[in-house]
Amino acid sequence: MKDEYRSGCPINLTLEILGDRWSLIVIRDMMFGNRRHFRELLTHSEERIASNILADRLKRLMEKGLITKADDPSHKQKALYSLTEMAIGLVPLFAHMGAWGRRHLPVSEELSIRAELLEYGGPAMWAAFMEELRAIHMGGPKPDRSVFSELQAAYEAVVAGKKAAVPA
Amino acid sequence: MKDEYRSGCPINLTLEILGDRWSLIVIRDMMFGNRRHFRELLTHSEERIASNILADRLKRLMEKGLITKADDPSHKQKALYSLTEMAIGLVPLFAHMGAWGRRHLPVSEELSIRAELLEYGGPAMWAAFMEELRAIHMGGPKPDRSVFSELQAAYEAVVAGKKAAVPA
DNA sequence: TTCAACCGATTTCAAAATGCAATCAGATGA
DNA sequence: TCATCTGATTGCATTTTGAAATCGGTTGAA
Repeated sequence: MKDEYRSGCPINLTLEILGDRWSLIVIRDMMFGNRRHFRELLTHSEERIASNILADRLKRLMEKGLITKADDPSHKQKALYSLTEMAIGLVPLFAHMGAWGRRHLPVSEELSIRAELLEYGGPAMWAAFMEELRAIHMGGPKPDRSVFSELQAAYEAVVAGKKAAVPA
Repeated sequence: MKDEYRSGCPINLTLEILGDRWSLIVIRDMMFGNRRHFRELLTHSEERIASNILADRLKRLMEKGLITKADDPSHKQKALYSLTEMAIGLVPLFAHMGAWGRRHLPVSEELSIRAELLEYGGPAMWAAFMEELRAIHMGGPKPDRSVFSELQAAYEAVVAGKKAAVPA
């Protein structure tokens, strides 16, 4: 648990915490897939993370303050993982990563519809989504708009093979 | 040189290309430090990249289409590395990474002044910087505004211990 | 009460990535 | 001639990652 950094550059510090192949995948699934338990994160992801890597990343992300862990009252062994404000602050970053990936890499249609909506929705949509995430993960006030539902509906519409009617 | 990806998710694809501790450091130094040669990238960075890692990343980034390599006419052994449109498209991502790092991590004052300016400058400033990068790296038309100079001047002002007067 | 299924991990071991130091051959310039 | 600089490469130790099996406790249905 060394707390020495290579430099005080904001880009470098961000990379030292998030610069690997799995950390942002875990946060992505918690954020956009609403997966809150170990098993959900382990089995419901396309990329097939190994259980030891998942356990390690959850621990690291907790140490760095991006997520918290709590007992799930419904099951004595279940742990409920939640995003902190620090992780919720990554929404714009995810939006830009998605936009860049969509523009330059061989994305699939189903898995990029969310990125497309987030890109066109812009900062207003990101802010609404962040408010919603605060409600879900931090007990904040429940907002009127559910960006999560919009994204989910669009995804399911594409999977069903229909043209998704983008909500106004 | 396998071209198989874990999934078609834009976030995942972006991570598979940029998700390590060094790739974005190299691009950052080319972009914000205007370092174009192997030696410059090797020695002028705070984070002290190893020469074999640098060689490997330059090769990888070329294969993925983020940078190009050309002979430097001034020296038969010198190679000149340039950013492509793909890498220049990362400017907004760097801006958000810098903003997030500045907010949540122990950044140093000198090394975060650029991130601060980029954050307050917003999309207009990012676009101007991208135009300038196209001029420098891709032979595009030279723009009137030099964001690079603004960032560099602000950095040097902080290093000199003065309060930087943020250009209007 | 039994028991299979599920819970969040941990263990083991092989493979790959990383880090460091030394080194390389060709080009340059004094 | 020769020290210096160029973009790398090599060898080797350490660290990280990945896959599969396993762990002890919990749950809910038979």
